[in-house]
Amino acid sequence: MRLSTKGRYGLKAMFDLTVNNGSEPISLNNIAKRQDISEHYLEQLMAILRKSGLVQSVRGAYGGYILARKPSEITVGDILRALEGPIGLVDCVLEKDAVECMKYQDCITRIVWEKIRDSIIETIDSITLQNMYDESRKHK
Amino acid sequence: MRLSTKGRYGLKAMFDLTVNNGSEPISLNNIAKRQDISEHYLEQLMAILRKSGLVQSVRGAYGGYILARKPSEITVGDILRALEGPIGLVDCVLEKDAVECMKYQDCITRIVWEKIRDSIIETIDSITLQNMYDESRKHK
DNA sequence: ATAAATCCGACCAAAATGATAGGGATTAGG
DNA sequence: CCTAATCCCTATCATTTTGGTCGGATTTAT
Repeated sequence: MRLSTKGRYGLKAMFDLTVNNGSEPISLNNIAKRQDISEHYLEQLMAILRKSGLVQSVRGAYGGYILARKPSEITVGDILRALEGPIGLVDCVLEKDAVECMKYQDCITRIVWEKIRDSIIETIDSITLQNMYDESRKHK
Repeated sequence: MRLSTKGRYGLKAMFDLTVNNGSEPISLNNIAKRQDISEHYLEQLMAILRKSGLVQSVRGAYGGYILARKPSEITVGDILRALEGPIGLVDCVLEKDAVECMKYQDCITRIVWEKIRDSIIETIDSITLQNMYDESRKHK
């Protein structure tokens, strides 16, 4: 029941963009170094985040990435859905594109997976990048 | 963010033992057929559940498995922990044996993983096999 | 023009997953 | 005692996923 590094690195990178949020775009190289992630691998994750509309890229010299929306309008759920796909612990109980199995109707274990999924969703959709930023200021 | 089949099959098998709970032990073969799981593979999962003290085995002809405790005293959390290991989405935020990373102290994303983990734990520890059984009766 | 960046597609090694195989040990019933 | 049923154990393995790496094309500030 582990997240892949996509979700882990992705949240780190998005939080990095939040902390260093300004007029200038932030380069991959900078994020990768600060967060200790392989630059080339992070590149692939940023491509996904860009296609999902969570970041915008600026090409060319002195380019980089910036958040596509205000930190208060991007949730942890947005990021995890983009990188990890629909939320859920089993394929027959996802938010979307769930693969119904044969015994779908009578399956009691399904109800358990639904409850777990819903508790995860409630949590990740209630935390924004802004919330995380505020939290980090408190800790200083 | 998917569970392996260990957890999925394991819960199915444990629920099967609950429904067919009686004086007689239930054979692997029966569980496997009813739940549509490879018998040999299920055998490995039952070995784990047995070593975790969740089921008892009866060897020899007409042997099989029975729940080690009352269904009301076995939670979904017990089963998932046995089969999937300590609960948590990332290695640095597990219930136990967490692997602290270098930047552990300042890591803000960690707080997010903790909240998700705790919401999962709260859910899985609040559902017993008896709860599931009661639910299944209602659906009939 | 040049250097700093993103963009893109292909490839790849290691680990995890979901089994399968084969035999040994135990026990109920005839 | 014999046999069939059943759990127990270790080893092996094919496939998929993961977590990258590589090399070059494209874009743009200076």
